[in-house]
Amino acid sequence: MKKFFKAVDDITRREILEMLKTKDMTAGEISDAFQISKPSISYHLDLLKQADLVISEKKGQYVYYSLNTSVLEDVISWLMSLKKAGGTEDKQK
Amino acid sequence: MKKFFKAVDDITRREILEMLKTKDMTAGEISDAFQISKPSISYHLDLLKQADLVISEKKGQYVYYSLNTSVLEDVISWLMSLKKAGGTEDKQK
DNA sequence: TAAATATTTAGATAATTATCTAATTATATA
DNA sequence: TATATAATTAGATAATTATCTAAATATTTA
Repeated sequence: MKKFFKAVDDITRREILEMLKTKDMTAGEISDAFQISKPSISYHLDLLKQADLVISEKKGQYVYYSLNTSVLEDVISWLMSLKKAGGTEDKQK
Repeated sequence: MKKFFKAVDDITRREILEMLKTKDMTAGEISDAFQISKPSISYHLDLLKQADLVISEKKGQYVYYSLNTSVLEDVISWLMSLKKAGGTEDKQK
């Protein structure tokens, strides 16, 4: 989960995940949605891949990225386990 | 959620959350569980507080920290929305 | 009230990260 | 086959982060 938390601790990467919710996209299409350079987007995609949050598939000269949700199970479980813990739910101040 | 993701993107802070699952603890007790200096733990506790993941309450000279799980709702919802998206669940390679 | 204990704040620093431009690799097309 | 297009890799850099020691603040106790 180490890599997951790193991957999602960045607004650009979270936005990429949001975009991939809708449809699979090429690196170029993803890049076009941001003001950031292509190499930077490539770097972000690599971190998402390392975290197993996306899958890449090369088709000709294009590389298609798609969401991989299997890793989310563990994270959700961890968060639920935190939620269930203790009786201190919803304390204020 | 920005602050949440930052807060949990650190092994020390995730371990602090784990510890607080069991019971409320003072800053000193938390600090004793790590090899890290007290000021560093204080810094981590502050980030957790900024993310609303913990609550602190001063009792005499001690400061007790406890888990606050209310923020987890939003995060879990976001992860579920990713999970439900697309039909690309569990792709390999 | 002076000393001890608990915690945080301040200031400095090494490591990590997100970004850029330039160069490289791979594929498609004229 | 030469050129254009898509994407990544390499190398550099500014910003951010986690850590430290020293100092400050707050509280308790002798």
